[in-house]
Amino acid sequence: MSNSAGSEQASPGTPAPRRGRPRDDRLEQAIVGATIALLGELGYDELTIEAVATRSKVGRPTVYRRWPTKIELVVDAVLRTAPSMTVVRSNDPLADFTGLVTKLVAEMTSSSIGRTVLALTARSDDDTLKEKFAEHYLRPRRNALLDILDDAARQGDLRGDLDLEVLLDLVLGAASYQWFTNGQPVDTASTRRIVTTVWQLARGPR
Amino acid sequence: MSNSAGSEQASPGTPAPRRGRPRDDRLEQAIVGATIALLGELGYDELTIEAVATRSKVGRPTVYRRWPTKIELVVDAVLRTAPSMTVVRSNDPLADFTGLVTKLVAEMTSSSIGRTVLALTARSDDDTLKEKFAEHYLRPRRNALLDILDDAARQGDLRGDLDLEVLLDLVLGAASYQWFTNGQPVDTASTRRIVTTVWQLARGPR
Amino acid sequence: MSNSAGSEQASPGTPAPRRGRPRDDRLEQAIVGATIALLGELGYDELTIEAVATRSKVGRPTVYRRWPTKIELVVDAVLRTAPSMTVVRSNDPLADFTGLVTKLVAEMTSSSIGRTVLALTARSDDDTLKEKFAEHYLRPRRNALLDILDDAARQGDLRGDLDLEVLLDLVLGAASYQWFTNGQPVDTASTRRIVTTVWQLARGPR
Amino acid sequence: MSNSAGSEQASPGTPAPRRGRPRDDRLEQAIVGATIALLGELGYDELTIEAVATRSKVGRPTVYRRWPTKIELVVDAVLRTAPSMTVVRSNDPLADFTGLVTKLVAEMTSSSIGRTVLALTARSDDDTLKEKFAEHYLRPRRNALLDILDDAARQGDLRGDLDLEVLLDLVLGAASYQWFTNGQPVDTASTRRIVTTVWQLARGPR
DNA sequence: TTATAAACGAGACGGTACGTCCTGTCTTTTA
DNA sequence: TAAAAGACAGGACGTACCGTCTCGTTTATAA
Repeated sequence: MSNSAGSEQASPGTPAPRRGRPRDDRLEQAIVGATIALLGELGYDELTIEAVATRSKVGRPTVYRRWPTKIELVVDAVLRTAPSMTVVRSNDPLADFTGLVTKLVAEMTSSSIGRTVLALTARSDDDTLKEKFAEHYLRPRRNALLDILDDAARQGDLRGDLDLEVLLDLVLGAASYQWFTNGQPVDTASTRRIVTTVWQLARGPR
Repeated sequence: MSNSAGSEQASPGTPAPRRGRPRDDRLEQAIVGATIALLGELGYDELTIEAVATRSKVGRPTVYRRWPTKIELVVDAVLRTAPSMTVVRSNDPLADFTGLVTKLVAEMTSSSIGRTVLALTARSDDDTLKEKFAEHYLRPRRNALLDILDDAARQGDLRGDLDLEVLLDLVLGAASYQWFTNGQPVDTASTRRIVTTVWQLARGPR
Repeated sequence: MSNSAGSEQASPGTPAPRRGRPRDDRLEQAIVGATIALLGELGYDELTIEAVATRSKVGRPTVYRRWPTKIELVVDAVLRTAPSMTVVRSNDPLADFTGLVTKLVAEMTSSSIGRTVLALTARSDDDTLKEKFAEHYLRPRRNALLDILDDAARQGDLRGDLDLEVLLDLVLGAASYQWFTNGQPVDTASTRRIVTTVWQLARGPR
Repeated sequence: MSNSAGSEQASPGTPAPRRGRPRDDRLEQAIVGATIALLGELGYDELTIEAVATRSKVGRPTVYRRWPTKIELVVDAVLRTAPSMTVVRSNDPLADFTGLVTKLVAEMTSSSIGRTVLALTARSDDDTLKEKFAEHYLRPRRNALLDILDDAARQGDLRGDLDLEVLLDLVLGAASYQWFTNGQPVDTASTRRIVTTVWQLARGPR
């Protein structure tokens, strides 16, 4: 799902005939763990690579060997730590949608994940990094939600004339906009209110 | 509109009989100008007060004397530089709304303003600063948009049972979500797509 | 006797109308003191600027602000610390000469001074630094010794046909040669043996 | 002539019944060659073992396996590279002496050898290393010169009351002192002047 | 022949120091 | 009394080597 090092590539079939002393995977984990912990304690701005190295009991060059910049380290750490997405489907699209949105919005606005997205957005350069994050985090979640909306439309729970992509943006946007605007994690009640409002507007003939 | 310094007060009537050498207003302008320029060139993270002082040909303490922190300097600079909001109204609320939203979204997601909002949001502390920004930037714009929606509702262009605040959140949220999801300024077409969809959902009987 | 900083010049008459906060002379002394102490404890090779800064309770940039390189710091420290040269003359040139040579050779081969000379010599570049050391340390001492030899020659204690410069080279050279050949400080006995031999060769008619 | 490695012992009779892959002698040569080359290019201080390994296309541990420290590597390299000493004798001791001194002084003050002597002297510890260098380099040369002086004294070319050791120190010392003082290799003319002066002073009755 | 054992390249590792940059505060002289 | 200039302690930056340590591989002798 994520090959660690910046420049290396997976080449899945090959059993990696690398030369030299192999990197110690436990260090990787320790660094990522320390990064996540410090992100939570200090936030992105205050996080320093020095502190990460100290916390994970690793030499500073050992961090730089794997991640050349702070943002790459943080993105990687967040991606590895993000809870895996498990979608449970019933035959009630509204319930499914509400449940998944609630979970994802909470995840996004409470943990370090949201902070990381902001830090990423704030960077003008680094489009590849943004793409990496989108590919491994945003898109899979978005697609899962779109699938649900798609089913709902097919079942007639939603009007047929809607741009579902935009509809999804409305929901996710409203939630993140609240977070964004008042700085607090968006709780279940707020999310539910948003979803309900949108669903009510977009309700189909059935 | 904004009395810059931390401890100073305006005392508008008094012609300021203060002792000692008076502050040079041109320095203030130079600093603000340099800040805006460097924000554009480097982004918030890479911006340093040192660079601002150098660029504006001012000693570093002269900057600190007026703005104690980077974020306060940046917020102030952005507020002073933000284009003033001119609302032109016709008797077609949809057109008015679309036009103003498009303008504001573009302004927000392309210039240094957006960067500053992100930097502000990324900070957990500093609520007073967020409030300052909200008061001087966000709320006026939001209110202008709400006025338009209000008129539309009164004219019957919108369903009568809507929470207009939430409706506005949907639009602005979707736009900002697109922005910080793919990292690009939100163009006119995207904005129009969002507004159209919402309008379609909220369309009144007329 | 020596104005510290690399690029500054004394301009003795002017009372230095420099702007900005002046450098704190006590820091200069502390740094020099720490340098001398560490030179004695560790030797030139093991000496680090970091340790100097720590020992003298000063930030590292404060050291670099004054001395851009280790060798310049060390040379300056040694020059400031070198015992001032006090020449006592009697009317027995041989005794005077022996006494002064013994003192200087001991000083040179036992303390940190010698180490510094070696470090300097070992550098192929930095001729200006060598010249600085020669001007402020070597030449004054050499001239004092030449004065004594000159008197001796005038009094007839030395043969009249001698190149006194070469004669002095012989003495100083032999001493330093012993020093860096067997690595030990040259003791009084050895120095006396050298001086005696040379004097015996160069003895005048009287 | 020199068993390189730190912990190994010669045990000359035994043909080394070691198991495992034997060390590759060509690597030793490559390392020594790279060391000498880099000594010339960079000087002792700037020389790094890393650079030696890279230049000689060898892994760093391969260097450390043979020489535990930089100074030992350098001393060994210099000793192996020093031109072998060939003494040609005539029945003119002055000419023989002048010739040999000139050769040795040039060798000492122009190549990396002098630098190494200085680096060695600069170290307070490592007496065994100093002794090793003295035994394999300095003493043989010194003895050869002493032999010549001895013959000269016996033939009456030198005064009989002289301490020949000191006399030799005078010559070698004066030469190295010049090198030491102005940082340039001592050329033939300078050496000749020194020898001539000393010889003139020490000339015997014949 | 087949172990066994050391040498070898490559490179990871914890560390230390480098020299630079920036922070936010302070101390001067100048206006 | 503020401005300007710049010193200051402190701390993080990203890099270079240090000397040690695993690896996988090669190359010799010993069983």
